[in-house]
Amino acid sequence: MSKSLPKRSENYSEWYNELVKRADLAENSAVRGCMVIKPYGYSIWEKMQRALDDMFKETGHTNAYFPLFVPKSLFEAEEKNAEGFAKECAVVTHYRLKNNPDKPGKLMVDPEAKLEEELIVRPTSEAIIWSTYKNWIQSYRDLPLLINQWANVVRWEMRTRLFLRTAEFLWQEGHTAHATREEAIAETEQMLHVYATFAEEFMAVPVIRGKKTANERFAGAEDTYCIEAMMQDGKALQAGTSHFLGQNFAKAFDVKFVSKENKQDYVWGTSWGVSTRLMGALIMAHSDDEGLILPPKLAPIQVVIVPIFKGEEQLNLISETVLPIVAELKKKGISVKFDHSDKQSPGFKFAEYELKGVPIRLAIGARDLANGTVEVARRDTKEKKTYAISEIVETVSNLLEDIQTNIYQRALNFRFENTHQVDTWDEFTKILEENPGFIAAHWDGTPETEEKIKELTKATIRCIPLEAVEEEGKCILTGNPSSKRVIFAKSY
RNA sequence: CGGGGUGUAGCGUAGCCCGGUAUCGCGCUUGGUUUGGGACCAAGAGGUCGUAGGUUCGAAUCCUGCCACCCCGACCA
Repeated sequence: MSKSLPKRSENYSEWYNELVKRADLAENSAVRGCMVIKPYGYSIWEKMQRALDDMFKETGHTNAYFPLFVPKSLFEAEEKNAEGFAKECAVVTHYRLKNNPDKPGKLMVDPEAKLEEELIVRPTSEAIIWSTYKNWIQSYRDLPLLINQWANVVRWEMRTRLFLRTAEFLWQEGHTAHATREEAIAETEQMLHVYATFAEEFMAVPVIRGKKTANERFAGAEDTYCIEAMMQDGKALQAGTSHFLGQNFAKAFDVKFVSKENKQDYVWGTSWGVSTRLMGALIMAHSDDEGLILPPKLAPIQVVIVPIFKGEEQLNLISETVLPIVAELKKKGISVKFDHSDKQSPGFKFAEYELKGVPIRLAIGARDLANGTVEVARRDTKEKKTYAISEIVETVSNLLEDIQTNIYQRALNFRFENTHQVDTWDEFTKILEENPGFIAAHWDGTPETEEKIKELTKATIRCIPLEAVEEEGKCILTGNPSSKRVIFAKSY
């Protein structure tokens, strides 16, 4: 195993794959397309879960859990949704194995144990959940119903990549039911903003809030909202989606309520989700050729302290100084690791914690003890400075905030520099080849044109930004009139 | 699912064309010296060469099937 990572500039996807493995985030498993999320990677995911879950609770949602399996008859009830996912469903057909008479010691599927009705392994849970909601909702008093679940889902993908696209992935899916169209739309938008806030404030990843075109819409939704982030190779990554389901699922599963006026109507639905794909976004948005760069708010270890010592005596002296610092930092809610192991050299530890994206590293040795100082290195800029021990706690806690805002700002600048307004087809294709990134351009609003552009350039419409300004323009391909710019990009 | 490629120790590899059971580096173990940017020396452990069959006195090497993974296309959060 070579010491350094592949360079981003030479092979971006190889850099990503290697980084995920070398930083101990995840690895491939014995199951095709499914990953093992390793402890370090999982603790980042747990931090994401915690922050998101708090935000969901804050906005009135509660958690519940629905089954992994969906009977085929339920799954197919909402036709568009079923059709959209049909090609990537895992299906359970049998419930028993038996000894194989031809191959001693081997098992085979027992043909006697065929299920009467096949079970679909959920690719998403609308079907099972709405079939349950039917029993839970009778009156306007039962609404709104605001539920979230943390779960795994399975989508049988042809080509998979750690975190970005795996056959099984972890996510949360919110499923809500409302009395009015307006309220459901408001919920859809609210949750989109929750996602955007999470991405920007916790992940330090700036996102564009927008709506999907008909082509890219969730199967079974009336409208799909999304947040789109730019990765360091200029490609777009859809980081979260929020769907306004209209009355589609209510009608498919016959979920009606009686209003105050004693009238029957179908309820209005939403669903929204983010997945372990966020891990991919986090990695690709900030990290460099030395390894991960984690935002302090999601870093499992925010500060690592590396003592530089010869022999136990020196270590003891250093520990006398370090342990009170550790205690004070912990009191401030900062997660600290004092790595006093003598199994690795300091240089090894430096490289290792850089690879793992620990935001701040403190180094302290005999020289520092004599001077009453500590060396502070920040991961995002690689800057090293020496501070007095007395001011270290204050310095570290300010620095964590600095790093959080700095990497956000850096990602925002990067997106700004790689977003182009384009008005001609020539420019459009030229930029896609030379300067991959986001392109804000006019589009005539038809699926045919979008499809054609995709064919010609591989770029798709990532979203119609919510904050798009009304502006007269001509479609980049057809020259037909358009009222606002949409975001084109190649995407993950 | 189409086109191309690769499977040799935990990881990365040499050997394959031209058959004689395996090379090197990292990692691992033990001992010693080290420790301000991935330490050094010495001694060790570890391999059904992806898998099943075939050719042969003999197969990592040649032939056939299968499996897995990677890259490029079609599909997708």
